Amino acid sequence: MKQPLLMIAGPTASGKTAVAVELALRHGGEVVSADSMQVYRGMDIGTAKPTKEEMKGIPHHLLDVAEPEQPFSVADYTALANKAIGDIAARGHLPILAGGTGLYLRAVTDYLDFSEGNSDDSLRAELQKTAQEQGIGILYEQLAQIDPQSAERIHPNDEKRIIRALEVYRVTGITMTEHQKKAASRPSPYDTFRVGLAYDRQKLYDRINRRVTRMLEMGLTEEAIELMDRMQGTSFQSIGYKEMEQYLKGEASLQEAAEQIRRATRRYAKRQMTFFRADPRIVWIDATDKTAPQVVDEIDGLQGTPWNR
RNA sequence: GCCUCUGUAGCUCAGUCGGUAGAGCAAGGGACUGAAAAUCCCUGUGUCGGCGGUUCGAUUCCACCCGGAGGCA
Repeated sequence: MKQPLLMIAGPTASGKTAVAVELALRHGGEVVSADSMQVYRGMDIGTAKPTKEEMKGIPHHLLDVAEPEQPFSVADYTALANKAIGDIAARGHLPILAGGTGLYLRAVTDYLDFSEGNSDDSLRAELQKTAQEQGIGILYEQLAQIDPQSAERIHPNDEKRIIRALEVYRVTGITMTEHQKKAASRPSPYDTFRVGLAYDRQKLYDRINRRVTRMLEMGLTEEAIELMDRMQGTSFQSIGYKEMEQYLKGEASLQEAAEQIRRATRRYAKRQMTFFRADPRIVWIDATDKTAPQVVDEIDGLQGTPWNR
């Protein structure tokens, strides 16, 4: 008997938070956040992290589990998320995995294996240096030698993936391709029902634009000032803070910074949609202009959900 | 009122000595297994202001009209 798991995916600002809470209220669930930036403590306004009021008493896991100066990766995430899901199940509650970080959602629901600890930061830095000094081409050729399948899959300009593939091989002696093959054969303990929140593109963009304005009103600038010196690596990738830094350094006006944030967020939403669209297992619900209870009514009516099968 | 410049992609603009057009930005599509709010790849979307004229053929030349900018009054 596999563990039932409900997944809620969708682009930023599509209403995932409220829908997840509403589902949890109706079905005795707890929320497991799948958001690569909301894991950081203190990054609240800029990541649109759910507030206490929005949570309505529903426990939320995987929020505030790292400090802004710490690196954090899918590997860290899956370990914590799988643990949280187990705990929720042990309490007899329904785990609801909700968020916008596609890789995190996939890593958990497909039970990808990151347990072996095959990363090496200094090796990665060394490869980066090589790429910078001699060009990425030389690394791509290396990859083509040791793991032609990965080389074919990865674009010759995609430095990050080329380096990672080389790193995996150098650390473990096993190619990325073999790793993935092995991971794919690992059975998932979850019986996942995947819901995607669709949203009219233009209206979603309007919501994003307005949300950024609200973030500014709520004190994004102050939050950025407070965290600026602490954010590095992973956390500084977050949209909202790097643009604010431009403003704080006097390199951009506040209006320009705000527009940069809006644009970056819109593009991010677009990439999220592309990522989720590619998964045929996702059942889509149009959330445009709907309240959370309305959306959940529709989800409740679906066949195959943990409470309806 | 007169003179000059100007109107081309969502924006800023280039261009065609007459053969229906292209850059940057914006946008759209796609990939994605340890940085994923990251990273990478692909794509020009257009009554060339309007209506006539000349021409085999007009976005290009001519006339007029409409809209902008500047100058003289």
